[in-house]
Amino acid sequence: MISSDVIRGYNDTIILYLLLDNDSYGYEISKKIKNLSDEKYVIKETTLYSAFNRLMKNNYIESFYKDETFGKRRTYYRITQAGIDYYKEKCKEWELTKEVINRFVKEEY
Amino acid sequence: MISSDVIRGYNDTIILYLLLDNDSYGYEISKKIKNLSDEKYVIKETTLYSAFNRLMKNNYIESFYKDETFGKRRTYYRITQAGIDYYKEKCKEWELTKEVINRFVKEEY
DNA sequence: AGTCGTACTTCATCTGTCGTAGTAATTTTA
DNA sequence: TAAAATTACTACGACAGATGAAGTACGACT
Repeated sequence: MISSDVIRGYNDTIILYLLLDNDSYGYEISKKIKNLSDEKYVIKETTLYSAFNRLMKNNYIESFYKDETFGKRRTYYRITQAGIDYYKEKCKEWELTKEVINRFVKEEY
Repeated sequence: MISSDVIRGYNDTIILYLLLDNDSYGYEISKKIKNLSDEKYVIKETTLYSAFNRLMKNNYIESFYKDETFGKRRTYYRITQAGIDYYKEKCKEWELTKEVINRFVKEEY
């Protein structure tokens, strides 16, 4: 299991990644994170929804409703151009971060 | 430059790494982090000293004074066995974290 | 009728980082 | 030799993000 302090800087990035190709909503995204990570990372509900709020505030995503006649109403999210740009930046940062932390971690351990 | 939210889960690990071979003190450790990371990560003083306190509380490090007749008195730190064990765990966790985050980051970006 | 799964929301707390500021000694430079 | 920079911390308060607990609401299955 991965500790939350590590992933902290990448929750937003992970969510944006999952919105790149398809609009989606909270529950679906949390399932996708779980599956894509082979259950190694399971995002907490509150963490997920507070990330949505933050991403909305920064205009990295937009919300909308699909017209559905039944079921609890879902809030769908769509990534914006600013969100795509931010995602790209974070991808670059990640490569750098890996390099740097690798210098302080011994692989043989 | 690396954002602090990313490194957050690894400050303690970085410090422990630098204590593996030699006892050291705050200022020296901060310099080493800066140099080893090619200036890509510069730890803030307050972050560093609060990390020392946390590591002490968890018995991952011990402090002591070297008998020096001059200069501002330095607090030296020495890693403990528990600290070594914790460091090893974090190294393993890091390998896992890399794998997981890589799945959500596009390298071509 | 009751439980399970879906799909959230609110609220309060905790941890780690960081800005600001201050202390105190030594070393460098003007 | 006086001022500025560097070394080596400590204290305090603010803030952001993650989280636990709890609750709401709907549908489906048993």
